[in-house]
Amino acid sequence: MGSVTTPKQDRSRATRQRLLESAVTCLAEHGWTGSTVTVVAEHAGVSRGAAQHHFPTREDLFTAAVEYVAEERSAELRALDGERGTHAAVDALVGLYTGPLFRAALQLWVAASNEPQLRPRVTDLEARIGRETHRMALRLLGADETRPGVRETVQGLLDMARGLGLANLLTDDSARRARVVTQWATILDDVLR
Amino acid sequence: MGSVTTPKQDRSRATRQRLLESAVTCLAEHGWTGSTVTVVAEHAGVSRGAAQHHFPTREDLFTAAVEYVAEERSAELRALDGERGTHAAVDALVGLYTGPLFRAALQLWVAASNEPQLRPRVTDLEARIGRETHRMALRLLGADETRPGVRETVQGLLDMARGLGLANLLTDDSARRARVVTQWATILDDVLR
DNA sequence: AATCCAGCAAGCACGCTTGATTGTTTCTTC
DNA sequence: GAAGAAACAATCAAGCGTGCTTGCTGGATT
Repeated sequence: MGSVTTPKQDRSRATRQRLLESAVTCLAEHGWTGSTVTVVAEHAGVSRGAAQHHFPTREDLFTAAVEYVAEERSAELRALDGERGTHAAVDALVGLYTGPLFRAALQLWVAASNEPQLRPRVTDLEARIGRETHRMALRLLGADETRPGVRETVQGLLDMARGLGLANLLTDDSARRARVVTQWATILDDVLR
Repeated sequence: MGSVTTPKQDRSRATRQRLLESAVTCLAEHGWTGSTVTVVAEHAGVSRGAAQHHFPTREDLFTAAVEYVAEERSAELRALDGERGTHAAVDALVGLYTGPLFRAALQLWVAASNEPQLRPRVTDLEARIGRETHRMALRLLGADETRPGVRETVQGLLDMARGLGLANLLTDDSARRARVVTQWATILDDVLR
């Protein structure tokens, strides 16, 4: 009975989890329209019917995936806590915008700009993550938001990080990014203090 | 013979031009996969067969559209020449990353990250435009690139502009953008001088 | 004036994706 | 141990986009 583990439930949750992870991966690799339910299911190692069992329609699957991406990004953000030093902070923040999670999020933004039903969900979650990121940035940088200009400076930094992530979409931009990060870390050191 | 105007040729060129403009508009409004040849042709006011006559395949149409976007962006960039003052310069540069042309370019970047045949064309043209933009930024800001750090500072500014443009994709970000621009303009005024 | 050919419109066939239906296995519960 | 439900697999029909083919119009060539 239910006293011990319920393997059926476990397996079900596992496949559901695998499907969501697969959706994120496929989003980053094949884009929005390239991430067909067949592709996602095959990548997850489950049949299409199984995917359809958990998420009756494609929209159901990807609305869940959008929330999943948001949670993962939030977790990745919280994992940054503890970084000290301006350069390390900037590097860590910029690092948020490279990697598969940001790639998936980027695909979702662009898709949401065209798909009306996707737009509100993405904008809401993005606004929430944006606020979280801003708070964490202030914390890592040890910045005092009450001082005039600090808020806009940090926002600009995060916008720069987004832009660097975007530049990294098509070509490996690591080398240039590192130089920009060190330069702006020193600039911020002067501005914020 | 061809001594005077050849109206047939003119009409042909006009249709071709309209198709390219329509492709860019549809790209910005409906995205890559949403910009079907039927949609582009209808938006241009020509039949699908006409579009297919000028561009036998969809790939032909959009490879031409990619170059067209690059040319338009280059023209928009050159039109900035003459802006003086750091704030005006930053504002103008950031302005490059808002508006339909950047939206279209953004859709192309994301599409190119998934479509292998599109990627090299987009990356090549983007690299060229990137260099042009950097040169123009140095010029508008009156920056001396030989000084250490100036190159990375300006690159970071342009990355921020890209990030602001990306943030403007889903929601109207004008108000926040204006504040960030003024703040970063003052920062650059300090750093570059 | 007669012929030719580029520009253009309409229709058809193919492949792909989605959503729905039906059948099969596996676990729970009495 | 058997009945029932849940998870999963396999197949089918409908819609859409692409590419190709056919047929027509209006300038260009001789």
